[in-house]
Amino acid sequence: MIVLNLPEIEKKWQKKWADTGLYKFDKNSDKPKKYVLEMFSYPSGANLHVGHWYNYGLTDVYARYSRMKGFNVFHPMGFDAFGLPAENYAIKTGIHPKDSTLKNIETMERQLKEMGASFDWDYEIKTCLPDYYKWTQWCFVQLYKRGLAYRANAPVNWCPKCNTVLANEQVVDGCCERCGTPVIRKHLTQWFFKITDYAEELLDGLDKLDWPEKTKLMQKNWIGKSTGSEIKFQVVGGGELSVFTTRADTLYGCTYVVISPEHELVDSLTTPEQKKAVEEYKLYAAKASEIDRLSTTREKTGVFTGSYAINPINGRKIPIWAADYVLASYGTGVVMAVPSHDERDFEFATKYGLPIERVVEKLREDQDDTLPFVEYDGKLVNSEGFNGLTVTEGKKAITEYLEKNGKGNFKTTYRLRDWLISRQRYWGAPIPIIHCPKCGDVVVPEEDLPVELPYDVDFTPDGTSPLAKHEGFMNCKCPKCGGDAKRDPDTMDTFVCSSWYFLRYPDNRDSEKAWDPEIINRMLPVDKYVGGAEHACMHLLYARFFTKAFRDMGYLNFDEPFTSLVHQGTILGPDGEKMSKSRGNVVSPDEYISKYGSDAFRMYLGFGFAYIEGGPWNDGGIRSISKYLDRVERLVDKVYSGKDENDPSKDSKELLFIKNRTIKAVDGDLDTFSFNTAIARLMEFTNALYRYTEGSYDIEVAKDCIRTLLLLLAPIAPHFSEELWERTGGEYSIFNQDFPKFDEKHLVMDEITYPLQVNGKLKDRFALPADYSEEQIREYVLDKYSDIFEGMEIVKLIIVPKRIVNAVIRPKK
RNA sequence: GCGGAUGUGGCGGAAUUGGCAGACGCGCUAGACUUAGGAUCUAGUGGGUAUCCGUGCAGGUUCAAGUCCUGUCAUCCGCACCA
Repeated sequence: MIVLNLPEIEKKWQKKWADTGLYKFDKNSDKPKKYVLEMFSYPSGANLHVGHWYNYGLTDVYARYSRMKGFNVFHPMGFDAFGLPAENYAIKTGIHPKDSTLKNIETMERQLKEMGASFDWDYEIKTCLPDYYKWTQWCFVQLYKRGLAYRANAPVNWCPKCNTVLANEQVVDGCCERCGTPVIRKHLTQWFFKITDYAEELLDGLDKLDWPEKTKLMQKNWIGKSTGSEIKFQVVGGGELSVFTTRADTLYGCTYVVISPEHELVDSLTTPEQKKAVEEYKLYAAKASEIDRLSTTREKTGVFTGSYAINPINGRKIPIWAADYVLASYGTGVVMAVPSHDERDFEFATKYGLPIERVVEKLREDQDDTLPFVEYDGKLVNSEGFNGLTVTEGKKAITEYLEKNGKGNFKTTYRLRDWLISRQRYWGAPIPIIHCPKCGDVVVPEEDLPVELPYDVDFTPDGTSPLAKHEGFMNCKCPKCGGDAKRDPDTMDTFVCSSWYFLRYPDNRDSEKAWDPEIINRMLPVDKYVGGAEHACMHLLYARFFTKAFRDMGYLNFDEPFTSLVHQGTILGPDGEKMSKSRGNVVSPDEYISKYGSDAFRMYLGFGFAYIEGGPWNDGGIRSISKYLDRVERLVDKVYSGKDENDPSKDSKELLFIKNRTIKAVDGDLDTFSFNTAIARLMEFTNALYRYTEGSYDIEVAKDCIRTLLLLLAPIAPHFSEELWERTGGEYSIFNQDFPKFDEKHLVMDEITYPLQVNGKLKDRFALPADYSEEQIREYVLDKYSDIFEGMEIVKLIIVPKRIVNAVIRPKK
């Protein structure tokens, strides 16, 4: 017997699949479409790692399964090719990001093909090429025209020694990862996308999505809707401060106001006497790293600005402090401090000797209302006409009172912030904006796109955006007035590239427009999106925002980009830690693939882990998969050898039951990415076939079961199944066959084995015809187990037909 | 600190959603075949000096709990004083 050599036959079938165009997407098919998409990958230098295989190999199982289930599957692949790593690599080695990236892409394309994944490469995209980023820039232009892109001051991480902007990832313990200098925050004028305009819809839309609940919860918390009140405080000596609060009921207890030290009004509020102290404090706050500043254990700090505000409810004069426990980016950047009913305010007031005055009392005796009393179960006191109201009533009444007097209103705020997209980097899509001394910010006309990224750029970090040093790039004419102007030297966040790539795939060669609405309205939304959970709040939210914004501009007609979402787990190193070069625990698939074949490798990934959990790598099981495939091959050859004795009278009932049960289970499991149980069921089916084919048996039945087994196995081990399918005389290709259907009539059991529990403990088992009624079961049990019930009182006899029998008994008195 | 998730044999993991815990596989033990075995096949395999105990731990609900509730511990992930 010749045992097939998987690595060899894999090459053969890959070639045949390519030659026959098996995975070419048929635009004109009348089957229902299914858009199956993995989050595209970043072309890093190394070979495909185990994580890629886990993501792409197993989603390919789903794509092939869907195809056999009768869908017209669209399964494209591309590369998220801009980004920091290529630029850092270039700084270190001098190899240009474009060269290294394109080379990496080539390697990955080859490896993905060797994986045997059913991508249609005709639809490939690479975000770093002008024919793609032209349209990324076009997206920017549309958002700009729609009023969804704006420029504002925003802080960046700045290393004073390297003179460069750092990504969060480059800040380690508050210091620059390269030189160890403490990082400070520096303000730059940067571009934002107004995602907050869509906060409400982004929140509402979650309900309709077939996404993991935890992901939806994370997005919900990230958007962070909060309903409360906006209250205006007059500043003594002129001006006004607006605060947001969820506790308007405590307004009488507000004894001071706190403003974020970065707030634009801080300077004007600071009196000459306090100027030095406030300036020092601002510096202190700017130096403190995010982590330090936001740590709970860190002592609250602040400084008096010298100014006072008027509490609008009682006309009281209260001091205005600046403190970094208030964030400029949330609410209005100003807080009304009620130390008696807020933990942070209490701590701060205690430290600085500010007044603490109770305005809420407990409602019930069992409550502990020591200050700070933050419970909502309370009633108002020391609040003049509002005394006696509950917290909820008080919020409403006080805000209504303020509203009547023009001093406040109800307000909803979101934790979600606008999306800062400017990056002071080279390797990204240039922002298509021209700064004209006369006309201001001018958007590049669409016919002038793309704004090409120049190749000959000095990207050593020296305090200036790399593009800013490139005269040829920077100098241009203003599209409005024709005068000398400068380009925006920044590039876009790579999340911009990945916020619309799924729209580009179906129409990736279009040179006239970003996408053809007619095509994408037909092809989108993505029916199954697969990728890591780490993108729950950023990428997945940005992509939803883009979809909604372009829908409102009339470029597409659906509300959500990804109908159904699956997160694959993470494969960790054998040590249980995240795989990383620095830890030295990276597992390369290459060796396993050349030894066992890509089918065995992907099948092991499916079998050895719960897909959405992932877990530490362990190669103990890969051999067993290889052995399993050998076992299937031996079975096929045995049944098709013509040497076994045919016995058409053999009882096939059990085998047919298992066959149909297996079809049903595998179908359901593949649909829900439960690859491990699907494979377990296939093994059981195989074991049953081995039992059946001992001695003589009905060869036709066995052959039929084997064809079913191969069809079920095909999505999981495509090359192997195609090879054996051919060996059984099956028509090319196995992937053009229908996924097997089960027949309910073989799943009907004549007999059920019941467990008998006595007082909840298993005592025995008995078999009864499946159609026995509860009453018949009762009679049978009382009769059969009369010895157990002898001298006992049967308190209850619980009978769940087709499930279980439980007798609750106790000794007779 | 807050939030989320997870916790089941020596190991990876199942468990029809409240109904026989440990499917399937690895590993291990014994045996068969064999010149040989990292091949193949067969049997066994949660623990326990066996009417018992077992899903991190302690309670609770229920005829019945891995599953629901309360508390608690551990690990991982996310977020960062959210007013």
